[in-house]
Amino acid sequence: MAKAVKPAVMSVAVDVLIFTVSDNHVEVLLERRAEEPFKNCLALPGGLVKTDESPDDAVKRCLREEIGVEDIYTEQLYTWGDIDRDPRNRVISISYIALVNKSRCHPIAGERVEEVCWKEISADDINELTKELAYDHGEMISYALSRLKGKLEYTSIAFHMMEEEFTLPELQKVYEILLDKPLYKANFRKKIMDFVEETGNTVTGNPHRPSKLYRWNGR
Amino acid sequence: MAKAVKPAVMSVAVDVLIFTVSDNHVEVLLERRAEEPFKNCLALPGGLVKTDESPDDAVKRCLREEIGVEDIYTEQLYTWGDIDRDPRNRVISISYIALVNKSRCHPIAGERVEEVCWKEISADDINELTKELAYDHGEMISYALSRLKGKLEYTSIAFHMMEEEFTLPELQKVYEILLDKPLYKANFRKKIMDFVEETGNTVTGNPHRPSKLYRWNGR
DNA sequence: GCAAAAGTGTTCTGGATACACCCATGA
DNA sequence: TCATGGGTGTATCCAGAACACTTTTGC
Repeated sequence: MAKAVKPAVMSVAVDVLIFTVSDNHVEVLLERRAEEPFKNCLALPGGLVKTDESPDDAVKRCLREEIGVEDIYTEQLYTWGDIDRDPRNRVISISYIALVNKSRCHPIAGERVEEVCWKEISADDINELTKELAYDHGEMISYALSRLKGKLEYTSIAFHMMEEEFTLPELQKVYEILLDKPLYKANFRKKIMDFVEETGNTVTGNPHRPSKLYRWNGR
Repeated sequence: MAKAVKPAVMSVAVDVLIFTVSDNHVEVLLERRAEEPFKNCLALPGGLVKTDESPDDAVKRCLREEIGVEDIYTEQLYTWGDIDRDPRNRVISISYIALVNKSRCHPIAGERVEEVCWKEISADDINELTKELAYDHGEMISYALSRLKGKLEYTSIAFHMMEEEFTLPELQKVYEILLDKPLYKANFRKKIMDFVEETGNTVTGNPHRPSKLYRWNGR
C-alpha cells in the first residue's frame, strides 16, 4: 500500500538577528539585498546552507562574506518552514540570534549586499518596519526580541552587548532599554554583582563621582 | 568576483521526542525501524518533510502514519544539522518535544515501523540507551530532557502529561519524577492552585481520605 | 558650595522553604 | 481504633521592591 516516499528536497537557509543597544533604543542589523529575490529590499544577514557545512558554520560564513563580521556570540533560535515563506523556492530557515556591542562590531557591505544599516526597533514602529522587510523577517524580529527579553532575566547574555570594560550604570541602561522599563539602582547592583568583577579602572572627567569599571566574570 | 552561488539542496526531517511519566520513571517513545538506513535500530518517530507541507504538518503526518497518534501537544525544540549526522545523505533535522499521558496515547506500529515501545530513561542508563539509537537521537533525548526540566518550572507543560482529571498527589508525583527530587506537599499545592480547578469529583476506595479531582484551568 | 550622578544601607513584603498538624477513609 | 495518605496552617528565611542616604567629582 504505502508507496515509496520520494525524498523531500529543499533548500535550508540561516538568518541572523544581530541585536545591539545604542543610546536609547534597540537596533537590529539589516542589509539591503543586491540580488533577487527581494532585490533592494531590507533583509536579515544570512543565506543558504551549503551541503558541506553545518548551519552554525553557515552562519559564520554568511556574516563574514556579507557584512565582514567575525567572532560574535550567536545562538540558535527557531526554525521557520511555512511552505510559502519564500516566493520562489521551498526554503526552510534556521534563525539565529546574535548580540554585539556596537562599537566593537563594524559591519561593511560585502558579497550580495548593497549596504548594511542598523535599524532602530521600538514597540511602536516594529509593525512599520515589518512591511519593508523581505520574507518573514519582520516576524522573526518580533519573536527574537521577545525571547531576548525573557533570556535577559535568567542568563548572562546581556554581557555580549557590552564593551570589554563597562560601568554598572552603563550595564543597567542596557537592561532598561531591552526590558523597556526602569530598574532600581541598588537592587540591580546587588543582583548583578555575582556576575562581574572590578577591573580596577574608573571613568573620570564627569561632574560627579567616578564610576568603577567592571568586566564580566564569565558566569 | 563572487561566482554564482549554487543552491544547497538537502533533505529536511523532523524527529519527535514523545515523553511520558509512568510509575516511577520518565519514558520516551521509540520505534524500531523497518527500513534502511538503521533498519531494525531504535529511533525516534519522524521523517522527511515533504515539499508541500510545513515542518509542523510533517510532525502531525509522521505521528499519524508511523505510530497512529494524533492530537498531542508538540513544540519545536532545536534543529540539528551536523554534516555527518546521517550516514548516507545530508539531512537536517528539526526536533520536536511532545508530552502525553500514557493512558491516553496508544501508539501502534504503522508505516515504515517494525514495532513501537516506551523506553525508560533514567540518569544512569541514558548513556547505554544512546548507543542503541540511530543517528544522533541519543543526544536529542538528553537535550530535550534538560529543556523539559527547565520549562517545568515556569510553564504549564506538565498538564499535557496528565489525564483529563487528576489528583494533586498524582500531579506532584509527575513533577517529582521529572525533576528527580522530592517536593514539599503543602508548598507544591499552594503554587499549583493557580493553574487548576476542582472538578467536584473525588477518588475513593483507598484506606485514607478521598482525594479531590482537578483539571487544568488552561493558564 | 552646589549640582549631578555614583554608590551603599535599611526597611518592607511576597514567595519559597520547612515543619507540624488535622482529616477522612478502609479494614 | 489504627494505619495511611490526603489536605491545611504557620513560622522562618530570603530575594526582590522600594526608599533614603552618603560619596565624589567638575565647575
